[in-house]
Formats: sequence, structure tokens, C-alpha cells
Amino acid sequence: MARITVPQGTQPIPVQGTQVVRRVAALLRMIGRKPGGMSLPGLVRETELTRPTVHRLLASLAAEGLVDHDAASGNWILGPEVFLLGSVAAARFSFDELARPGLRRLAEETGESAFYSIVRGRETVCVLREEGTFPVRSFVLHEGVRFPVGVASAGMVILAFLPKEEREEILADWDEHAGSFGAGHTLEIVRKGLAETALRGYSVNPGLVLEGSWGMGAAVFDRDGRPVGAVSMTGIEPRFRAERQPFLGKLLLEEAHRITAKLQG
Amino acid sequence: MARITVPQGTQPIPVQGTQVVRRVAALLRMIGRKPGGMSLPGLVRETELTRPTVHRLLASLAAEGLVDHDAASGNWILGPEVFLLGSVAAARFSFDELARPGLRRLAEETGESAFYSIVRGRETVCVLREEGTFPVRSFVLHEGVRFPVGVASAGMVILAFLPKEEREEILADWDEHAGSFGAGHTLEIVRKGLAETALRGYSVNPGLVLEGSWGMGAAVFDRDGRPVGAVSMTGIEPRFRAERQPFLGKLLLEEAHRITAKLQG
DNA sequence: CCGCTTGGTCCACTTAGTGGACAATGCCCG
DNA sequence: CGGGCATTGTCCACTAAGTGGACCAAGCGG
Repeated sequence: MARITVPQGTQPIPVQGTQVVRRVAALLRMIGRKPGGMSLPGLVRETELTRPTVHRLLASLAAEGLVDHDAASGNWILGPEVFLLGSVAAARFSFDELARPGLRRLAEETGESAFYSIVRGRETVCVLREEGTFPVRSFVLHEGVRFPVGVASAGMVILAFLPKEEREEILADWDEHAGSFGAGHTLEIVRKGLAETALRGYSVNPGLVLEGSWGMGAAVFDRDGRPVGAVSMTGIEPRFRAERQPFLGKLLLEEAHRITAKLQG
Repeated sequence: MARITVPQGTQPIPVQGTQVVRRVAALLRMIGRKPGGMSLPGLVRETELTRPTVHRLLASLAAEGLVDHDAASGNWILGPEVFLLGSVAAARFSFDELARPGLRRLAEETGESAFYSIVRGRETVCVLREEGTFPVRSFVLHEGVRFPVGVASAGMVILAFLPKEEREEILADWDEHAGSFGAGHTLEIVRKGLAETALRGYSVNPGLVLEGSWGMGAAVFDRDGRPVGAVSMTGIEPRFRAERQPFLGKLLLEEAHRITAKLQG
């Protein structure tokens, strides 16, 4: 009997299981990353599965309505069943209600785009976006985008406020954890960023994901004081210069606190 | 190699495949039916799988965040990943934008609760609900609820306007198709209802799902003239008496036409 | 025209998944 | 308070379900 390892647990807990479930979940997550979906070869590349296997799984998923095959682009995209299940699940996870007003205020007051991301296992996932008015905008971050915890401003502030043990565990094999983001986010840079973040309360990402695309983030905590999400803003470097950072940081912290209060109340 | 048959196609098309995918999809749909989730025995009963199998699949799904195990009730509910994937998929399926305003108008003008359901394979799925002001309300229908096509007012009006071939195919093995709803929805009753629906344009469900819980529906069509959804209202019998039906029907048809226009435009 | 990428299918091999059986816990009722 | 019953959880021998190497076809660019 095979044992699969769970991605999110503190330790990889062996779970009796269904290889297929893990693979299917991975495929759906991959496809959900980009609104335009993913091509078969793309999925094969990123999942390290063989092409026939991916193809077969996708065909089955399509038969269930969980994915669609966009005839035009040839891409695989999330299907109607995912939407339906999601809208049922949404009753339990009403982030919109929770964070939308805050993001709107941030976007209005600053002109930058504002985001709310949540923690899922060892990743952050962007769930809400509110476009700013400033005419130059970054499209690195949008709903559905996932980063390893510690990457980008939201991930950075979350990692900074995670219990020391967990943080060190993640940093222990940082390169593997960070994957392709390791290039910009070297262990050294991240450690320095974490220290500064812990001090100020908010994080600053000086274009580590994409050069010129800056970001700042503040964490949202649950009742146990555990970071479960983050408010963040992104924009171009000139809008995130040192002199403006305290202003943006203050706003971010205010909104993060407000959301934290709502969440805990 | 096993061949699985696809539930929605006109004919059961053999698909090479993944038994597990079908089972997992079935489980997720089942769990998504009720906001409070489902117990393991309940799932076992309705899926005709063995308990160990259901349990193992659920455990794997939980490890992926696709389901959660509610410690209090012991029920399995849809997990955060489903919400996340759903919110990405929502970009492609914006029924809220499409139908919400119409439902709101209906609820306000009539006092009854209004719903929007869509067709998925051979089922209708309720995706939107707008509560009416009338103090006695039925809770038979809510977001996520699925009925076989032909059952309840939405299903009835959809079946009525499906191409004759498909309609007859469904009616051919009605009892199997209708399952537990066959009790109220006998072939005879349904055929009569379909005829009347085709004539008037809107359907009337005189408490076939649950005695005293009436409903009326009007269909929404895509560019090819195929019914893809339905607007419906539910309430208690006294609110759906013969003399009020033309009034309600007219409103339903108006809103259904409006949605159809939006959809096609 | 040929190399290269992509989509799709086949089928022998074997591993992953299955489910009967067992154990434990909790609850109701006589 | 003990026996019946429903529920959750785990084990492991068996085998059918899933895998993936191999193959074919189509499309694209040089």
C-alpha cells in the first residue's frame, strides 16, 4: 500500500491513500492558477506526470464537468462543477465580506492595487483583488495566484509572524520550498526581510518576484494569534520609495487590524 | 481496462478512465448538496461504495484541503481548496451578475423567494437564491441543490423546452432518472405538466417535491435556443393559486427573457 | 521537406486501490 | 448495566484499475 505525504502538515504525515486524488488536486490547482487555464504540455511539465496520465485524468475530469477543454486555445480550464461546488463552499469562506471593504479603502486612498491572500498549507493564495487608480499596474498578483509562504509581500509577512518553529522548518530547506522563486528570494534576502518585517509589522517586497514590481503587506491573525491571511498592495518602484513606505505601512496595518478584529469577533 | 460512462452526454460515451475521479466527483457533489455537509454513512448509502473506500477517499481529499471534517457534527464538508478553485472559476461563470438583479425584482414584487438554476448534464443545479419577504418560506431549494431534469418547477420548464429527442430519451427511463423523486413525479404527471408548460411558457409545480411547497419556473435559453437555466419561485400553496399564476408567470417570463437577452447579447 | 511540438490512443505490466474483516467507541433502550 | 446497533477508523491479501512506454497523426516553422 502506498503512502502519500501531505503537503501542508507540519511534518509530512503519511496518509493511506489515493494517488489519483493527489494528482487530480494538483492538476486542478495548477489549472486554477491562471484564469486562462493551462495546456496539456504545460501541465505535464509542472506535475512531473507522464502525458498519457495527465491526458487521461483531464479527460475524466472533463467528463465530470470539473474541467473544460477550451477548443480555441486548446487550454484546460476549470469547469462548471468547480464553480458550483465553489459557490456552495463560499458560504463557509466569506472572505469577500471580510476583506473587500478594507481593500477598497486602501485602493482609493493610495491609488495602488490591494489584495487579500490567505494561507493554505505552505502556500499563500490570493483570493481578492481591488484595482487601484494609478495607471501603471502590475499583474503578477491576481485571484488564484499561489506563492510559497515567504515569497512576495503577503508571504513574507505571514512567514514573519508564523511560530518560530514552523518558520525555521520552512527556512531549513528554503531552496526546495521556494522553488523557482528562490532566484529572487535567496535565504539571505528572506531572512533579512523577515527581521525587518517583524520589527515594523509590515513587509516590503522590493521587486523580488519581478523586477520593478514592488509590494507591501500586513498580516491578519486568527483567535490563536496565528497569521491566516494578509492584506497587501503592489505597484511600481517609484510608488514604494522609502519615504512613502511608513504611510502605506500604517494604512496596511490599520486595515489588517480591522480585518483581524472582524475575524476574531 | 475499465470504461466508465459519462453521466451527462446524450448517450453514455465510454471514457477511458479513472474510476477514482468519478467517485471523487460524486462525493464532492454529494457533499456540496447540503451546506451542512454529509456524514460518512450518508455518503456510503448514496454512493453505493463501501465504507472503507469512502473513508479513504475522504481522507485523501481532506489532506488536499478539498474537504474538511467538521469535528462538531462529524460531517464532511467542502474544504477551502474548493472555495479557492471556485472563486477562480467564478470569473468564467458569472451567474450572479447575470441573474441576481432579476431575482431581486421578482422577490420584491411578489414576496416569494426567487431562484436561478442551471442545467448540468441531466440535472438542474440551483446557483442563486433571493429570499422573499413573505414570512412563510420553503427551504427545499437553495444554492447547491440538484434535481434530475424534469423535477421541480425549474427542471420541468427546462425539460419542456429541451429538444424533443433528448426529452423523450429522458422520459424513456423516467423512473430510473427521477430516482427518489419518482414518487411525486410519476411519468404521467410529468408528461401532463410538460404539455401545459409548453403551452404557457412557464411551469407550475404543485408541491410534487414536498406537499404544500409550490413553485413556478421559466426557462433561459442560449444562442442556439437551448434551455440552459431557469428562473423560479417557490412558496406555499395559497400563494400559487390558479388566479395568481398568470401574474407570477408573466413576471417570471419577463425576467427569464431579460436574462436570455443578456446571455445572448 | 523534415524536425519538433502537441494531441490522442493502445495495451501489457504492476502497483495502487479495493473492500471484507476486525476493532473501538459512543449511544440508546430494555 | 449489559446487549444491540450505529458510527469511525484501520489492516492487508487480492486483483482490477491505473500507469506509462510506445506509437500514430496533425500542425507549425524554418
